[in-house]
Amino acid sequence: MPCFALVDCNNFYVSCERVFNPKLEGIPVIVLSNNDGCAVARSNEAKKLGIKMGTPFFQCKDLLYKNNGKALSSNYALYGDMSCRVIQTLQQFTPELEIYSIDEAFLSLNGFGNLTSYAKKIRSTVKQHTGIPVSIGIAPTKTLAKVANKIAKKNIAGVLDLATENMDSLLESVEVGDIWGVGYRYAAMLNKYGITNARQLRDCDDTFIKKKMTIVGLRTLHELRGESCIALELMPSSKKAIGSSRSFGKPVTDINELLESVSDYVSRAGEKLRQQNSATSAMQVYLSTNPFKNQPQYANAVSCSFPATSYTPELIRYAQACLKQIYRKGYAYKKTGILLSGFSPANAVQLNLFAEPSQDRASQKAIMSALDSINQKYGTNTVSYASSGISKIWKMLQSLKTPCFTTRWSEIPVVRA
DNA sequence: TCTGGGGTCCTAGGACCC
DNA sequence: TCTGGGGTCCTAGGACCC
Repeated sequence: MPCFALVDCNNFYVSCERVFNPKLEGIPVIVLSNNDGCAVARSNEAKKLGIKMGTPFFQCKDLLYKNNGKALSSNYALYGDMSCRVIQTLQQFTPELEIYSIDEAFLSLNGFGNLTSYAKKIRSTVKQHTGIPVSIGIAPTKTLAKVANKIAKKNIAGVLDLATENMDSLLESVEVGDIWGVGYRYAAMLNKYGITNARQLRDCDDTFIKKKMTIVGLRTLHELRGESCIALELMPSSKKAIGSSRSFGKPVTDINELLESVSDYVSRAGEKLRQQNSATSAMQVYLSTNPFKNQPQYANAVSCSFPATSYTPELIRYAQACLKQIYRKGYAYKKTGILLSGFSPANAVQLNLFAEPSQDRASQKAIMSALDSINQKYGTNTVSYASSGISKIWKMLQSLKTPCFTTRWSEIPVVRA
């Protein structure tokens, strides 16, 4: 029987911040989404106050501050780097590991001895090497490992091997909506049929579940029964779409500022595109007003396709042309975004019969790789496109951000002894 | 005043082909 | 008045994940 362990960092973003600022220990802490909009990570103390995932900051600010809590802007450079350190530590414990998200990894523990004590060792080593607390759930399928992890989070040891438990009563204690793969819509549907906990779902009729939840739901069902259907993915697969979008710090009406924003997003996406050695042949551009505001609303999207390329200036031209198609004067816009798709390997790009002689692919490639390596070495936007603007008044707000402790020389913490 | 961003997969239905 | 059957491809929309 296969054996999976799910290692999940506790309150990951908050824990990263605490590593570099011990004053954050023991008090309610939340980390905010872009624009300091919503709470996307909460310390246990903040959870206890009743602050839910995704709560808008303006709604929980008073409660948080009244309880001596602290809010921080998100610092993705820090979290990304800390995530790498956790993964590096985990790799010492098994050769088979899947990086599932920024704060989670599935490990294969096939053939290992006493799993509970091994997991405890993993846990204490990660804490020692990185300062990050993790919880570990162990089970014969990924879905059950997720369940085990959820329960492990609640006990002191932070580790749970499902094989040591009474499955029926344990699954009965898990709400159906807490199962991996069951979102709030499916949970509501299942509840309507009287299915409220994981044991009831496990014992459902296959045909019924397939009809209501497609073969994806059926897979979940089988996994709950202990039949492994979702394999470990050891190699990260390349992306099939790359998007970039942002909400603005304040409403934008001027088309020139919107053009700057899409140009900026396209150049970010272009970097990611080249990183995975792909070329793109399709793009979608969208924009919208603020749906939370009582004001005239407008949202639209348009797609275009073109000969495969990974040359940012070309992508910027397409993006700006698309935006001009859907822009309407007189609205206060809150957000724009772009999405690249239709990928092919960059080294197998079809030559364009109608290309202008000036489009010299080799020199375009050289320019892009020079630009990418400068920005990688000296930081994002060291060199950027004129069309992305300089003022960037549409830029997002991040007033509570901590330093990039581990990724910028100038922001490294100083220890005075 | 103030409400995130980046992905994946599946299915139904329409267009199109022979 | 009567109007096939089988297949593929693409897209939009809906579900999910972190």
